[in-house]
Amino acid sequence: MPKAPRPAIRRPVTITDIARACGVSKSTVSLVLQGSPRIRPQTQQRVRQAAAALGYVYNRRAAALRAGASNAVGVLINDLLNPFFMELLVGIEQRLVAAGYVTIMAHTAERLDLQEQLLATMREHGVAGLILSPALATGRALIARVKGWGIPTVIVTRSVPGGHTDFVGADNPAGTRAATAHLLALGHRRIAFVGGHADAIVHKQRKAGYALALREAGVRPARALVVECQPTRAGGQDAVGRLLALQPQPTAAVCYNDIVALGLMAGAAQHGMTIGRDLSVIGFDGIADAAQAYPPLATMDINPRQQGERAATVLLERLQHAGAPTVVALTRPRLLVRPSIGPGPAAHAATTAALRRRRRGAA
Amino acid sequence: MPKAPRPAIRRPVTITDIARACGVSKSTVSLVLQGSPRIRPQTQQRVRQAAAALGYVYNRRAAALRAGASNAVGVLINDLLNPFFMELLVGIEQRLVAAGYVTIMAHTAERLDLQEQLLATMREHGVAGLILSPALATGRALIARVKGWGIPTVIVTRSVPGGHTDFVGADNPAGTRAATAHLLALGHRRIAFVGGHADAIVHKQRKAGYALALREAGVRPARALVVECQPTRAGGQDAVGRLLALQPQPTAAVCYNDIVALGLMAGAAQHGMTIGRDLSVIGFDGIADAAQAYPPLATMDINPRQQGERAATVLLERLQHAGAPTVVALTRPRLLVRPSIGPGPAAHAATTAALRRRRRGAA
DNA sequence: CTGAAAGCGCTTACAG
DNA sequence: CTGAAAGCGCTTACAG
Repeated sequence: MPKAPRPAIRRPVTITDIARACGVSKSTVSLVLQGSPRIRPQTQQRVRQAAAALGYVYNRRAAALRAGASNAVGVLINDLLNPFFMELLVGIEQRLVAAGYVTIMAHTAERLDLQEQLLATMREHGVAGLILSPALATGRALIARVKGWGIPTVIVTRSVPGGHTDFVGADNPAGTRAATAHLLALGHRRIAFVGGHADAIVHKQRKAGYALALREAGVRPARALVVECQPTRAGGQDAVGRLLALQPQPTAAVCYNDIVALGLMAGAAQHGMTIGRDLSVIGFDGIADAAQAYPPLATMDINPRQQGERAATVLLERLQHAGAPTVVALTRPRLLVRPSIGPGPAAHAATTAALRRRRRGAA
Repeated sequence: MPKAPRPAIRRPVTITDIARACGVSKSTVSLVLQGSPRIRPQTQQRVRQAAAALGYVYNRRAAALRAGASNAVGVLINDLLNPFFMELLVGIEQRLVAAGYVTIMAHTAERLDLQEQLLATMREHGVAGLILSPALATGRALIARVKGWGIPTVIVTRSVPGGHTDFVGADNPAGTRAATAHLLALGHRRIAFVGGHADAIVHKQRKAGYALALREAGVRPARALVVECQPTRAGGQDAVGRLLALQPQPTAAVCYNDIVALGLMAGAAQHGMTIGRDLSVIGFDGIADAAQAYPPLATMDINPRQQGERAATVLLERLQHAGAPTVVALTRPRLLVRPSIGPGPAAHAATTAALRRRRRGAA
């Protein structure tokens, strides 16, 4: 049986084809496709039917070129392999899709040169806006340059001092302050701070909150108790050795983030320690893995996914109102108490004393 | 001091502006920007200088529209919150960027309707190609439709039966077969298979390899030893109860993937079990977290990141050679022996017997 | 080695 | 309510 003849090269169907098929003008077709109420319902229906029948595909590139408006948003992430950023990205993407946008995603892997190149590419692609989780050591100069491009930009996670841009992040000092205060209330006194690059702003902020809480409790922050490491599980695991070498050993650790805390827990377990008893560990971020660890990891939850959604929302609003005042949205960390933390030595003493008093009273 | 007057609305600089500034034609400018060797070096330099001086930005949308070629690739992922897919995505994106492409990323979250919608959007955006990690229950009809669009597509991870498309994935049956054989060699006989949706193809493949290894060893696969659960950490944790309810209890578990295995380990630990002694656990995927767990998780490594790179490479080659034969690239899983697995009861017996023999010989 | 012209597929005032 | 025309910024044969 002979096959139906097919055109050798498939020329894509355009609005011109639809116009011809319906006996209307291109303008009319375009207006129908845009859902303009100016076109008579009857005509609308005819156009839609023809479009469907011809297998028409709207060409956004052409529309964007002509209208000067894009519906692509560039999203640059500095460390996708950290679940925090993954959850953040999921939140961003979901919100953007819901608003009819598309996500051009790129991973900078903390490399400034790559970040620079990727930003330039995004610009050439004419993205409507940018969501940038800056690579380490990103300076205000870069942010100023991007702003100069006239592309609305929301910075996430790491603020850039002097950036003067919409920012979505967390109140880091408040978070570690609350975490540390909680451990102090549990009776811990030798509390370590573990993880992160000393030059990273988030590290500075989180360390500052930790130190503040100690001072507020009249505990002198000891230099030796601050242990730097890569902000990864491997980093946390490596830090255990240095932590255990301290004399006297810390009884609790406030971690830079959840993955460092999870690595620390694994490393401590390897050394035969029981987390929550021999060492209390608290993380920061509230990634999903924290709840599923053994023991479940206490953390300062900043809801990464919701932050992603918020970042996208702020950008979408900025796309509507270019002139609106700069937004700085800081999530207030929420303490999630889980079994990775337990009472400290001072609490043991206090509990013992209380028990003694109670017994005496009963006697 | 009066500020220099600035134009109210910044009209973007175009090749026409450059042409005017240099006294050449648009064509010449375009050719220079494309790096054509046809233009005199002198002219090239003049054009480049003018472009830089005017702050020209190449408009890829316009170029793509005219040339009919895009340098955007659509990437659809079914489950970004699983680190496997995250590492896969990182590999894909890195390779695409290196080749001068940009990644339009979207998360389908296993939703067929959303996947459908996202594919249509990618099409409207005129992506040059697609990398699709299909949502559950994606049928060959969808794949056929996408192929009909004329967009080169590489399927990853989950093969679609009858899809007849380039595919990059793993040899799943071989992986679980090797994992199970290893546990059998260690002396385990009651070996469970844990996790995944029974209707997912990858689950079927991995379960088949497990069952095959058992039969090859003359061990009858018991229905009760196959425990389904969500393919997440929480799923693995939930499965522990059902596993421990079995009589007699299994001494080892082959898991659907690494996150299920990690959840299972956490759950078992919660029940007071020591992984690698009371229960041997082996995962599948080779995600980074597996190495950092406590105890470190043995797994069948399929190098998710490398698979991402490979998927991108296959797509890039397809973009060059549309007519080349279909590629099916299956990664052979590599056994990573780690402390989450230990000897089984049969091995204990065997070791004891061997020791006895040796002693007798020595006597 | 370079220029004039046509056109990619769409949108948008402007008429009527 | 609809059409004719101009144009978004680029590329690409085709001349010369």
